[in-house]
Amino acid sequence: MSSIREVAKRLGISITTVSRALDGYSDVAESTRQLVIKTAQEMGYIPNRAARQLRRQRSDTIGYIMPVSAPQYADPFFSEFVAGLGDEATLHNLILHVSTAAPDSDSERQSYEREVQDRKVDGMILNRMRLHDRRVQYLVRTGLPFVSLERTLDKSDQASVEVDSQAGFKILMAYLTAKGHKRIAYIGGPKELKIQVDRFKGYKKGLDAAGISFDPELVAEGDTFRESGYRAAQRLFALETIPTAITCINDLTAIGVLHAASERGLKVGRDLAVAGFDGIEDSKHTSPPLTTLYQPLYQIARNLVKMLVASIQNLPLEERQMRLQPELVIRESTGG
Amino acid sequence: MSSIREVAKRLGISITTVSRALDGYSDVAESTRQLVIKTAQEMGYIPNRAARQLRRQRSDTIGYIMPVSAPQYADPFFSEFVAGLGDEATLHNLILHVSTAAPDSDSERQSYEREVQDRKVDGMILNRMRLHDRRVQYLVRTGLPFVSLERTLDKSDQASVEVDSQAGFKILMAYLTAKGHKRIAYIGGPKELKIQVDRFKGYKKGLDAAGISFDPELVAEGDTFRESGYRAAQRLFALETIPTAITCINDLTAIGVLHAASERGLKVGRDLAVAGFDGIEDSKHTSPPLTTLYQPLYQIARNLVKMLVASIQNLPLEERQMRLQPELVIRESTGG
DNA sequence: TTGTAGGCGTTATCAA
DNA sequence: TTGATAACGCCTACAA
Repeated sequence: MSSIREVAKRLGISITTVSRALDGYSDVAESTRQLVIKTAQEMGYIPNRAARQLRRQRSDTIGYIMPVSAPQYADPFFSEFVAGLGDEATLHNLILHVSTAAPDSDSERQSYEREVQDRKVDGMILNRMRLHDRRVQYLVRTGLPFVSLERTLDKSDQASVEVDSQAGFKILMAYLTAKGHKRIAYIGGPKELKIQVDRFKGYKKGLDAAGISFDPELVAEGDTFRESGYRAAQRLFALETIPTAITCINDLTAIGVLHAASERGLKVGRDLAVAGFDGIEDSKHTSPPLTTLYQPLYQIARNLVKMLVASIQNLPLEERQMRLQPELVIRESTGG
Repeated sequence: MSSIREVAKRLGISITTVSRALDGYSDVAESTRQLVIKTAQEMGYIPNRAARQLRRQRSDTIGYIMPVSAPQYADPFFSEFVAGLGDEATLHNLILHVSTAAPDSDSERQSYEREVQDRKVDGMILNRMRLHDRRVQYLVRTGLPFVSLERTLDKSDQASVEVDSQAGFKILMAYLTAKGHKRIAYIGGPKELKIQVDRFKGYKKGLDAAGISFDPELVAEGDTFRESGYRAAQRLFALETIPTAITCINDLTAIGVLHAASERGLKVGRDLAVAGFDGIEDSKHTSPPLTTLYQPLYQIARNLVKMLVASIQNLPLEERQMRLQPELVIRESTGG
């Protein structure tokens, strides 16, 4: 409520001094600074955001556009991610601006343009990267700072976090083949999705490592949502010899598979093994609970914000490309 | 990028005229207005948010604090709700500021104070109301506009949307009793939660209507999350005579129940009926799919924002207390 | 119907 | 070490 002017008046000093004392400039007497800080606190002074933004030509806002084709599809993956972004942003006194747009659509392009226009945001956070990603190309052109979960093939040098999907999937495959599975299916996502490429590669390498030959019949393409997992599983169940295990690009897809399996009277964990990727909360309480590759999404999101803040302030980062290993969580859906 | 000044200069007229032409004032010549609008568009002029906020003393921001005890618990309910808030906010050129805080905690109180301080937001959206709600009391005191999903017992007159939980539950109970169920359990949430009170009332009235006497043994208190549904179901299964049907305060709780049932070897839909409330996406793909009372959360959220906008601008609302009926969606978890 | 000018609360430049 | 002052971009009395 109270402005810097009132704080200055109360102390009988100039607003300049108050401003500089509060911002930690070195050219203000320590005694003055202490007094200013104390008084400002007492008076409940909080700098006016708009005034500061106007003067500094910064928005103190970061943007995240959820890549979902319909808002109803805002799934648990995104809520955990957004929660992490929001909490870390608050810590840095930044506003998080969230909106949604369908992946790789014109409206997505427009959404990004709108954020960049007039510097509505100081930086952006991306995830669900595509191999060749128009968002990256656009942001690189505009010069707006951004960070991403997963990297793309585009020429860019943003800070990023990458979960080693490929290695994760290989571990999962090793686990399944060790249990004697030979007919292992894979339900993926859109081909251009970075995680699809990596996880599929991990799947194939896992087959190789176990000396199992690749069978295209056992691969299905979904869209990372429950419904597509359900449909893909139905197709797999229509094969002459159905697979003994189904691995999925993510947990939501796996949830759809569980549904299809139960409908068909297959007891998952005994007749069929099912595994996902992400380790969202849901995976703990499916019937049966889901084996999955866990990635600490909330923490990842917080890290991305930290990286973005450094990037905006042009500070060096000790780790510009952060790499994490997902953790195999074994539950009953693969026989425990 | 370009400011109002440049637009004015280009046209050789004053800033004032440009400003007023763009804001739709009546005292500007129609020909001038057209010219201004066209030029502004050509030049890609977008009013500077910070400057406008500073001048108008508004933040053009609305706030929503998710009432979750840990960010990981940000569940599908909230993501659909937030998606609706975000999309409608964008339509009104408002920023949606999202954060999280544990229900009824000191940190929640502080979060609200922080939003209100210095008018960081022009209004707030609340949901998951408690019967006596400190958030409501606080906001009423400060005079900040707000709207809520569900009303409380506090003296307040905010615009609100209310889904008739009680009527919904009665319909569900009528459906279950008609199917011959007599031992029907109820797993609720914290006692002070408005939806708990309403849904529990609906449960009891439903028993009454069917001439079934209330049995406290069949009632359990959870916390609206999967885990608590799982635990409560385990307790119910330990009874001498287990219930033939379990109704739940929400879908997440019901998902926990499904998990417990499958663990115990109960075939839901045949040995046991289970029903939830909300109709989140998940409910379509549980095993088996869940009977639930559907409420159009995305639309509700959009309506709340519309109401808040009207409230902020002091415009009258044709319907200040909007009432909706949830829709019974019958799926296999109650035998189809 | 249009223009002049003051000020919203900060920060930054420059002088003292 | 401190202070006066000029912006930042917009809106709005008030004057013309």
